[in-house]
Amino acid sequence: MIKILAVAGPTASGKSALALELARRLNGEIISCDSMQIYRGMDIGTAKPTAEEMSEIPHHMIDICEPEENYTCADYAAAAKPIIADIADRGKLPIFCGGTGLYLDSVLKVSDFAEGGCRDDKFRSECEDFAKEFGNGALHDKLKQVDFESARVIHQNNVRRVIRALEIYHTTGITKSEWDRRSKITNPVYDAKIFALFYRDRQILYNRINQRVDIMIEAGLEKEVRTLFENGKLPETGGGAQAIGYKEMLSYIRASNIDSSVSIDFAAEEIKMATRRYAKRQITWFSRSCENFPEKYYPVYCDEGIDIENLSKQCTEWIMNSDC
RNA sequence: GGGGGAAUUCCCGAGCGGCCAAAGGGGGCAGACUGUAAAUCUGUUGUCAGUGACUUCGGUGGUCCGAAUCCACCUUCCCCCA
Repeated sequence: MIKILAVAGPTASGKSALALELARRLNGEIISCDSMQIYRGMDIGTAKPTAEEMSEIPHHMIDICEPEENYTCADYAAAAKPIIADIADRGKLPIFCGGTGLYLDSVLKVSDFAEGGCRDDKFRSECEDFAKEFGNGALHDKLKQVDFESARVIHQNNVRRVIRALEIYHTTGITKSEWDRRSKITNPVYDAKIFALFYRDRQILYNRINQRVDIMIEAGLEKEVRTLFENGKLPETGGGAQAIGYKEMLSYIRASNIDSSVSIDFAAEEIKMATRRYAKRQITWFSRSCENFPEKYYPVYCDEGIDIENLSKQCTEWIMNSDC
């Protein structure tokens, strides 16, 4: 089995630095596992690694598409798997680094997205119209009829998910719940070890987030967003437009074009707030992973100090201890 | 100096005699998550004990069976006239 290491955790927890150091010590290459670093031109706000860092250690899955593209977790998994194989073939250790839990799981826990039902925009907008006209409950009832199991799990107000479940059935004739069962990996291809970064004191993480946002703004986030916007690279919805820091900055730019008295400080606060909330969602996600898969996930509490020596020793032993 | 208006739970903001621990929104906290995921959605948010009890609506004192809601005075803020 191919061994892969991963460094996960909330934004601003220090994943990149840890992954980089582990890559140096363990002869690894980094595969970014971040839903926004894939977009070209979105550098400051997504906290991409520096050019120096990337030239020292190869990084993958960064700058692979344009912000107006709708990249999905299926695309991600499809692209990342060959990269894993390639790195391993060259005798190096693939190290995932990033906070997009769904993307990581897509690689680790899902066997096959390919036939899971492609998107059908026409069908989606029909569903949207239906929900608008007859209510979320009515659309949800439709799902109940074809896929009771999914309907039970998906809240009726989560229209996007209700539609996706309907879409899967519509395009494949197989229910989402059935599809989930089939695509769940039963015999894993990878031997994964994941370090999940946490902070015992939430406030410390939040302070790091706040500081980082200030740094991004000093580094020229406004200009970056402005440039993307003026070049028509920031769509109204989807793709890179969903990124925290970009949507807030964009509405600041729009507002300041009309009223020059609006302050960028307000935008900064909005970005900090959105980032904190995002971090909380990530914490929830990775905490659950740690609970459910204690044999794979190893929580690392950063505010207690990270013992790099120890972590890399642990990894070396794990790599040596080949079980195939 | 004179006239008018406002003070509500972390914030904004409804409420204008009982159905009010007090709508709604924001924020906070917790959770869900397999093709938009930095997205989307859910729950919860005075205190204490698992029916319920207790303390809240600027302050004090009244009216009333009963007040955040009415009256008086006080404090602060806003507006108008001087």
